Amino acid sequence: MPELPDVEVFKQYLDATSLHKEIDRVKVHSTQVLEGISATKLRRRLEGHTFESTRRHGKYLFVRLNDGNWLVLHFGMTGSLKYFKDLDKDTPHDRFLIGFSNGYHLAYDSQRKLGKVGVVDDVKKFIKEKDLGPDALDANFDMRAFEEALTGRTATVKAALMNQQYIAGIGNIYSDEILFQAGIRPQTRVNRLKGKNLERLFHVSKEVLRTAIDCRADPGEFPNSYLIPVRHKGGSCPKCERAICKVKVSGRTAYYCSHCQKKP
DNA sequence: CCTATAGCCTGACGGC
DNA sequence: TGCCGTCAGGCTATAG
Repeated sequence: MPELPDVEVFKQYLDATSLHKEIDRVKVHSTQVLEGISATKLRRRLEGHTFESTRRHGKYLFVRLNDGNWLVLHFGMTGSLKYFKDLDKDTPHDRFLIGFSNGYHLAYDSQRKLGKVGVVDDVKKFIKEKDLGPDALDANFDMRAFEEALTGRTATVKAALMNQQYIAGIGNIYSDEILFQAGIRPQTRVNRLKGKNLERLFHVSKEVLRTAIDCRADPGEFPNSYLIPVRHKGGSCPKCERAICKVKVSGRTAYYCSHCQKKP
């Protein structure tokens, strides 16, 4: 689930629940999710501190501590945050649990353990080391930057949109939605897209991601014209009602409408 | 330089 | 019912 819109919603959730509260207990249930830090060190970095603010870049969430360091959260393919009071609730995969002095907890859930948790002192440096491209919703990420990110690529447009080094934040699900709304098939090579199509793709990308955030990344709230709610076997196109096609594109499962999305 | 692919993990689902 | 293969919304290392 966790692509840019989902992570943005997690950010808003963390902002609304977990800022300015003293952290008095940290438990690491799975060290596999830790990156560049031991459980002991992570505990030491957090206990006695507070979260002050958050930032997001692509699919990464950064939480600033009152000592200036940042907790980094990445959610992998299955991950989420949950704030709650009573333990032994329904968070069977909480790999990492924060206890606040008010008696509440924040659980970092990562069922498949493909997420990552760490602490860094410099977000910019982290982004550079990970070689992440510009955030897809950054105001500075304009048409010019979009063209620059994709120009000369021979990859499929789906793979290019999903490549975090080119653009940060778009994953398998939202690339399908963007391409559906843009009327472009996922197999199309990026270098075949010119002028108008590229511009359309750019605007649609922004639009889809913003809309998803407005809908709290909940497919149940998405507009009727969206692919995601019917993106499964047996789904039919919200525009023409024909059956949705499922294919592998650049190693990932892609869904599209063969009638509404033009052949490359 | 580039793109494509296997593997990391766990759990849900469908077919036999 | 039970077992087994397949697949899942991410990323990385490695091969071509």
